[in-house]
Amino acid sequence: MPEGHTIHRLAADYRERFGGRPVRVSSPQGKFADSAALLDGAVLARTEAHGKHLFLGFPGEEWVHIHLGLFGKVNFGGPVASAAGPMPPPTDTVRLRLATADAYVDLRGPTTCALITDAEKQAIHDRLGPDPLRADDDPAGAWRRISKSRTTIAALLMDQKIVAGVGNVYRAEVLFRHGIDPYRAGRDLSPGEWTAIWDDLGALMREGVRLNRIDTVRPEHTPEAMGRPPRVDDHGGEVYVYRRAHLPCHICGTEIRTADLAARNLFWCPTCQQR
DNA sequence: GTAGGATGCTAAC
DNA sequence: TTAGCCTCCTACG
Repeated sequence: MPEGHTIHRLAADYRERFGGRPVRVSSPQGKFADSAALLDGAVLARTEAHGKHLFLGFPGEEWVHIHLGLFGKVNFGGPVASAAGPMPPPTDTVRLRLATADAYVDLRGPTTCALITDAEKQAIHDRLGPDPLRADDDPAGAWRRISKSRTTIAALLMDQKIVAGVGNVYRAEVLFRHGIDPYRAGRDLSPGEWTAIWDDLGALMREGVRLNRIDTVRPEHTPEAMGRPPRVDDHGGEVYVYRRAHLPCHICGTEIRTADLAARNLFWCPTCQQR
């Protein structure tokens, strides 16, 4: 479930459970074993997220750079009472385990898990766009690029160089919430539309961090409010269009459409999203 | 049991 | 534009 909100939540969870303490570091699966040995016993000094990139900071300006990609998963365990027996053995797919005497966290299937320097970390920040979840990030740079681009807004929102942290769910949902046709060119958006999208992404993603899931349906459009039977989307939260192909739009009843765009599934309501 | 898909991204053509 | 990477879960026999 890795969009930006997941990563920011992970940064907070790693910090809360392991920050400021020495941790055992291992890589049962092996691909991170050499670096794990170097870090083993070090204090997890800080954690940080930018878009879909997670950074675990250790003394000496060293960082573990993690990117979950499509499949990556993090699983927190413990606290485990020592009397109750040993910590569960990591399975052979665990790329990185941090552990204290009574708690652990396992990382599986990431695209990236690498030990990097502060300069390398800075280079990653430099190639990422502003992140709606980073309080100091300025959307002006993103608007400069969007307002000049002939590329579709659907593609631009997924480009991490332009906006960091938006994935396929938030992309589909925020365009629906603002009634914007996903195929509209970036340069055909108004400054007001962009500001509204940016602000809404911030609000939606902060809520995503808090609930640890993506919920985008306004209270007045919930099944209860619309007088329809309650419904649970199979991916957790409540959404308007994501993965709802051929189902009726919650607002107008039109069949939700789907298409391939740059190798990703796009979903939208052709009636509600025309402007 | 097996195939296929998934909230991502990059390198190579 | 495509293949490839990494893992888990569901649907389908």
